[in-house]
Amino acid sequence: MLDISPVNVPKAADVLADILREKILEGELDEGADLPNERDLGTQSGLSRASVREALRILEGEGLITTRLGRNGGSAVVRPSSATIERSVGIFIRGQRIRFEAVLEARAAIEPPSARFAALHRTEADLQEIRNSHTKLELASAAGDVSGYVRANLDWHVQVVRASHNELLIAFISAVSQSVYVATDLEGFNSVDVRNAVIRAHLRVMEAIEAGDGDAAARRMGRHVAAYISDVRQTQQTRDGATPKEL
Amino acid sequence: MLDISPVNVPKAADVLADILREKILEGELDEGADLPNERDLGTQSGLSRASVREALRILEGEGLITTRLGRNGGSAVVRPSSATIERSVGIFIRGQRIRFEAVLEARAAIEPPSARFAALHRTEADLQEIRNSHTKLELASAAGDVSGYVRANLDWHVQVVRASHNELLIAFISAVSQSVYVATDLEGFNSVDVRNAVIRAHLRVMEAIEAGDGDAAARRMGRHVAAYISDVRQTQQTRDGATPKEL
DNA sequence: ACCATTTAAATGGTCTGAGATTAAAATTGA
DNA sequence: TCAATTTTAATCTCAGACCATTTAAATGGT
Repeated sequence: MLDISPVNVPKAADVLADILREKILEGELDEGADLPNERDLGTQSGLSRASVREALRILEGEGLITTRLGRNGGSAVVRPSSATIERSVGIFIRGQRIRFEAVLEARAAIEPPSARFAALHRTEADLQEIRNSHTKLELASAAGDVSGYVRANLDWHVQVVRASHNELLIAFISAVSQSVYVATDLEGFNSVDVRNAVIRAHLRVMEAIEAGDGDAAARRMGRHVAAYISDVRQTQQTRDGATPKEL
Repeated sequence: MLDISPVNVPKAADVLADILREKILEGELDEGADLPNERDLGTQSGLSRASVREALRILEGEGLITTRLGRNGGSAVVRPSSATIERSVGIFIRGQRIRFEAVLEARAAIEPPSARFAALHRTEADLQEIRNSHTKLELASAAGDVSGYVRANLDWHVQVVRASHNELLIAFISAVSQSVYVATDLEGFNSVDVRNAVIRAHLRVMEAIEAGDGDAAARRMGRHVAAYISDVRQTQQTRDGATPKEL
């Protein structure tokens, strides 16, 4: 008796989406190129407009096309940005109920090596961006604007990773920061003492990056994020006992 | 004259998708819960079936639901897995034409701290998985099966990160490994000498993880991945000069 | 009562055709 | 020349029908 494994029945929209995705990623359709309109795609592919629309919607969800309304509208190819990664990571964190500490751990893992790359690859413009973020952070801290301080703090970390010029690390840290922000804005571990310690740590990291000293940048960033995690841990324990923190 | 900034006109499917997504992530609909069928969702929301289907398709793309055909079919809530992250990272790498070296850099950044966490958190089962992967790698290498060796090699690295029990790092390394595989399977830097060096390095890392020595695990893994990158770099230079390698 | 077979119902998948809405382009008028 | 108006090309949304697939229920034979 011939036995056959469950046959996969791909849906029309998936097939069309696969074809178009491959054409885009292959480079046959490069950035800015207009796709045919929905009706033409329908007649060309032999599918109904509804199926064509579903296929386009899939690609739009993957960040590969954008669709504009009105005359001269239609779908055009765009380069997928880190926004897609940020979205999927955010959904993953919330959907899997990832422990907040695991998010901090991931950040702590990525940032020191990123700081090393930053020290090795940073340009003058990168340094300027990092300094700008740090200035905003100092001003917000001095003004007692905790929310602004938290935002500037995260932005500083992202800017440091940006200076690494590694697009994947930038995407990862951006994705993770998003979640760190929503969880730390209202926490109590942003006292004046903590804020001043953060400022001093940032200055030391910036010195190393400016000097192009990768080892020092990684080491100092490592100590900084480790201190941050232990602050969070302490605050959580003193505040709400053993309650596990989820996002 | 009152002037108004361009008003955002959300599409019907997006609105419905937002509502359902929030219900899912909020926990109001937890895993396994069945959504109403498409017709009911249509009447409840006042939208057409086409719009409902687009909304469901969005959520399916985000990995939040699965949809089954036939009687007792319909859409059910699932926990978003790392597969969604892997897909978006893969698209990002191909679409942005990320340099292969940047992918290796990201891996090199993530693995040493992951090895540290692995040493601190690994269970007996984790160790067994890691050893299994290593055995497969040794067998494939001895048999001269380069493709199998490359696969087992990547698997070993993923298993080490799994032992860290940090879901985000696991997702990141899985996503990156995917791309490393397609690029290294046919490369020439898998000579017998390189393979034997890899085996020795793996053994040292495993010792540290087994002993629960986080510092040693991170340090040894760091040296291992650094050596790997420099192997790749050399092979590329000797083979095709300064040609930039893209995925 | 039990098992195999057939039938029917529920559900997603697809198609067709028609407006409604939007935004750019063509036209018109001063 | 330029501003207001009209036309037009495209997506968005809807309604309704039919098809395909899966499973539950009904049927019938033993």
